[in-house]
Amino acid sequence: MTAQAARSAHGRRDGRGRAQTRRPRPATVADVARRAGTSRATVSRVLNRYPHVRPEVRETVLRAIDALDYRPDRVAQSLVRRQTRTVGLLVADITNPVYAEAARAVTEVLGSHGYNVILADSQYLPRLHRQHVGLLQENRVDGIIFGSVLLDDPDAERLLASGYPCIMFNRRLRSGRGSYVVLDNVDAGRRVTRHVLELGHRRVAFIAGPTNTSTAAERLEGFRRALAESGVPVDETLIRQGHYKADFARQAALELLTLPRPPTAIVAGNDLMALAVLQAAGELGVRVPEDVAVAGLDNIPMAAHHRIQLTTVDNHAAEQARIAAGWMLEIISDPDRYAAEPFRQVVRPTLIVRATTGPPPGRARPPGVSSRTSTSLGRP
Amino acid sequence: MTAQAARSAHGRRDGRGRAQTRRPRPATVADVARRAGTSRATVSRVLNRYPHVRPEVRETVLRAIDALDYRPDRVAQSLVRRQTRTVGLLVADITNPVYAEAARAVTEVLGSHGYNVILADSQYLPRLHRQHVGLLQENRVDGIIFGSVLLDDPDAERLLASGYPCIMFNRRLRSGRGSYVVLDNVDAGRRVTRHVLELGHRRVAFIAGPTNTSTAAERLEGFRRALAESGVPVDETLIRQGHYKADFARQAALELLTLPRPPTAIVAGNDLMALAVLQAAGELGVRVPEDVAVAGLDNIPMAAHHRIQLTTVDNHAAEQARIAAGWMLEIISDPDRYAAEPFRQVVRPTLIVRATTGPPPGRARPPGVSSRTSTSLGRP
DNA sequence: CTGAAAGCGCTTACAG
DNA sequence: CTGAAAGCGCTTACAG
Repeated sequence: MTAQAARSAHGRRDGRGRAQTRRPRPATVADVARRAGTSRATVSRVLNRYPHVRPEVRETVLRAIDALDYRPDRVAQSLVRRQTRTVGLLVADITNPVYAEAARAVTEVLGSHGYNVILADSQYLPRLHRQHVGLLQENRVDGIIFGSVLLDDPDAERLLASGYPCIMFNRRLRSGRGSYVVLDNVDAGRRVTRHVLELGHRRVAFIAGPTNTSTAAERLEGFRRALAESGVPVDETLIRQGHYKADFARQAALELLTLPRPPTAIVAGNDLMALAVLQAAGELGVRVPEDVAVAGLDNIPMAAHHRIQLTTVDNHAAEQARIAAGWMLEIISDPDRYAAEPFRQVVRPTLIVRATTGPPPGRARPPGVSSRTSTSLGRP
Repeated sequence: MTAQAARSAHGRRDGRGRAQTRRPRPATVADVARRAGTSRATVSRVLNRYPHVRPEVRETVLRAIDALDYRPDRVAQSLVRRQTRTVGLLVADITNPVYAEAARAVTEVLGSHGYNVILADSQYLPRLHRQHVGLLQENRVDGIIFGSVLLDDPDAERLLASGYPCIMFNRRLRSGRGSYVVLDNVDAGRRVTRHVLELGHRRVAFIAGPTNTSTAAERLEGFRRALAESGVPVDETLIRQGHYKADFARQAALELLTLPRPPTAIVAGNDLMALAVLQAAGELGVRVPEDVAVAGLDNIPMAAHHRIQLTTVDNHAAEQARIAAGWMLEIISDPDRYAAEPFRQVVRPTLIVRATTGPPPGRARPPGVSSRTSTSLGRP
């Protein structure tokens, strides 16, 4: 009778008198309390493992929960507890393996603690970025993990200033504010460039990401420093700054490789761009590394593939993301400690020399360096 | 004075008397109403663009909203409206470009309509899959988009039976129930296999994904049908069924290629596996396509790379995801129509012949087929 | 056109 | 150990 009443209370007909198939209303604490012959407060207590509940009562409630297939409404819980157990994850491009790996790590860490993660992909568009931050805030997420913070980012700065739990990974703010775990991108750019210089290259090009990101700015800075340290003058015509996009990198590489005096080495701002440089070289019939050396930055899984064997620098993206997620959990559980001092970590880059870099044309291969070329399919 | 009172009402000290830095409580409708000298109901009305609000009042409220930087609490709205404007997206592996592309498409479509998407990555683990479905349900998401439904999936079946808005893409249920947009996977497996048979191959291996997915089962079925149609007997030792994992595929390929009578062609259950087959061939010094032809299924972006040039079948993943997201929006706005008849669409696969497939060793290349090999870096 | 009141599904002091 | 009551931040009939 009770169940029937509940059902009919929710059955309706629309304007045209068509019967509506309402899906069953999920059970509430009230339903459970009624069935267990107790109060909603007590149901809530057993639900939340309060210490002092009489064993018999607990059992009855548990049985009722089971019978009704009751699942607490997290929306209602969020409202009263003032926490949603949801975290926002902001990325610039989920189709970039760097962010996909990071998303995997973040969802894994947070998921194992019962947290949801809302994925927001800004597609490198500041407009979307801003919109997503606003939406996440309205949703009262417990915190936001920025994988794609801009160098100058009013939204991130505002949140930070208001004490909203924020963690950045991969990129950071120009102001240096907030908690972040990032690669030492200057060092990363420096090391990969130095590697190429040590092979004997002197005309080295750099295809950089967008100016409004710390990664692009710092990696380019590392490139400049490496040249300066080796006393190699910077040829500005060999520096192309644009977007973290394959299209842009391919076009830039096509231009660089058809220059009257083309570079003998090209360093790309990230691996996706380096792959596009490889593509451009392939299209032009330019051999790698015989005619041009190519290096990337990130070490996405594909870089290790036998057909690619890209020289690059590992950014330890998954580790960064795991750290960021762990910090977020800490901050959420104790916001005060966090307010006092931000979390900061700079990850050391790891240079990974593979087959896309070698000495420049007409220069002896340094002793000890394998002569394996990228086009060889033979066993190393 | 009001602001001060509000602030002090929230200032606290913890047990040890340490001053706590509480972040400012966000403004509520009550705050706005007070400042605008009206009621919460009226504030709500201008917020939700109700028709009948006096222009002067509307203006005052708008100014108050602006002054207080008021943003409606979506949690509270969700509770009363009984919809969260959040959708769950279930994937098996966000690091697989197929799912990354799909996630991009889903977040784009839903985001542009003000919806959030909670990303849940099951990592091919039924345990996580089940856990995520439960969590999404507790969060009262307006619907769930399954990219990773299992062939036999009690959770999906339960949701479907209860009328919960669900859309599947990529994979579907064995029972055939529910709304889905999927590739014609049988045809996809059939076409890529037929392509290889037409090149003259007779010893063709298939490395399949897990048995509990419709994609793996159907693609393998397509493989069998193609062989049957060509009168080629199936050699079960050339069929390896396991996981959609590079490791598994690489190991299987290593075994297949070192068989006394190795296959002359290997079809992989997806592109990630095909890439691993290429890797294995490279490691063994087996040339592709001269010694063995390799083909995949999916057409991930990397398959088109100059260094890869993988023959494959396009699964139109982004399009599938866009369709799924669009349907979800429709269902949410009119659940009744949906209850009547599910949405269904089967996408035609597109065979994409690139450079990893060619005639078997010792057989003349059919006329008209380019002699370009995968190792050539020259212009096509 | 507008406000007072009830209610969404929970949790949490407050009494007892 | 347990229940009645208040309240989280909204929206929505219901009156006026």
